[in-house]
Amino acid sequence: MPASKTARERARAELTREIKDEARRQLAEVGPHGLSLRAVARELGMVSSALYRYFPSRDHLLTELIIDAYNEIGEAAERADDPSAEPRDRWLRIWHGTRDWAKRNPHEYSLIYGSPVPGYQAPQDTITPASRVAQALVRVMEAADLAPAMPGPPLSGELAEQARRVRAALGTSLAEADLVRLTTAWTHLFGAISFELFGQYAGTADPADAYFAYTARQLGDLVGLP
Amino acid sequence: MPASKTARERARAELTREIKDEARRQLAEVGPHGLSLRAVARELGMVSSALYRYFPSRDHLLTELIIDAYNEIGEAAERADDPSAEPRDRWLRIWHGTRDWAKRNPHEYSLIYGSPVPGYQAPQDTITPASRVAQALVRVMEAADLAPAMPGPPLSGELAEQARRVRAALGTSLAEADLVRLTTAWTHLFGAISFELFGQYAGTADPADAYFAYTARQLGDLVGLP
DNA sequence: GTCTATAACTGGATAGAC
DNA sequence: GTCTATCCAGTTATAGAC
Repeated sequence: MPASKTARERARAELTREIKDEARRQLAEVGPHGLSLRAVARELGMVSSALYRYFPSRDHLLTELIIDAYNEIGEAAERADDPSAEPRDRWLRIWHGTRDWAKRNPHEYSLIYGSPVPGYQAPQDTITPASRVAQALVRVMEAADLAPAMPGPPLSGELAEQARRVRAALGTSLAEADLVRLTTAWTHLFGAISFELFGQYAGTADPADAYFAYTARQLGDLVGLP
Repeated sequence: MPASKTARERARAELTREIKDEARRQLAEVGPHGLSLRAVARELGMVSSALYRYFPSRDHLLTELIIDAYNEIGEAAERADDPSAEPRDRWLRIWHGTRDWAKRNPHEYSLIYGSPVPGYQAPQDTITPASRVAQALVRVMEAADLAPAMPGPPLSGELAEQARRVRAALGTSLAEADLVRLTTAWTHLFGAISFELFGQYAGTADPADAYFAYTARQLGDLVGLP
């Protein structure tokens, strides 16, 4: 197989991208539940059956969009990071980079962190890209001289076991207690972004810039960043 | 006007409830976006136009379901609370009571804390019931002898201003810093429940019982409970 | 007065004939 | 591939039953 793609391969790749772009555009209008292969085809001047050469079903198209979204938000977090900076600074950069991507792409964000689409079952392929933001946070914690487990409660057996499984999956050497603290930070990062984007801060922390900056620091303290 | 309701009033109240019950059932199957007035009417043996005597539009029906859900989860939090118990215990009861309701009513939970329904604009009427869980947490903080604002970062001007507005809205006397800490706890409570229900803990903190119990304590520490 | 049913309008998705 | 008939959605106007 030659390294350079044939004309047909290039055409196929291009059309695949066009289909995904159009599907993304529609996501914004009708939501994941309303995403219709036919509508995508119509907009592209194709016939719906032609799309099935590129995506075997609507759910496969959705899965691709989900994986793309996880990768994009993960890349945004990685790009915001600066491995040569101080841990505390890196932490804040990742938090803000993640939030900025979410605010620029609210519908893609809803797709991955909003309510599950009724009738859609996410395949295993989404798990790895879904962990990229968390991995960026882990790298910062690894590089930092973490404060010893704060005055927090001790870990139950089940929790310690889960932490060990996460450690194996992420290939890190962080202590169990640190991985549980990471889970809290990770949960909070997306909890705050979701509350902001989904309108829960209306009347309280809206606009959320100041609160987000505050809580990013707060969670940095919680995980023990110096 | 007599205190006891007329037969017509009773019939109307009952039918209103039946419509909402059926709509709730359908919510579980097709999601908020797929909720159809016609389908509800069909299932009830009525004709769609008849529903307009009870709800002026599909969106009004959705709004009622949203308000009911906020009130139910708020009541669940209030019922779980025990004002005579120790603050720390009350805090945990409220966290678990809220989560238990969410696990028992995942579709109603998604309706209020999931992605916004495309094309639906929530009216102001939802804000007060939406704050009931937060108010339960506030009551515990008021009754407790809170630790002075932890080693956290200082409040920016915008944040302090928002905290004062929240204080006025909730009619509490908590300090600004405490209200910001409450915001973090409130965000985290629903962030963790959403992550659990929406499947984000798959492969990590799943099942989430141990982690939830842990993080509830953790956030109790963060707000300064004794 | 209060409700329900009929019928009709618009708009979109879909299925099948061609 | 295209065209067309059909269906289902939200909504409204109107007529008649209680």
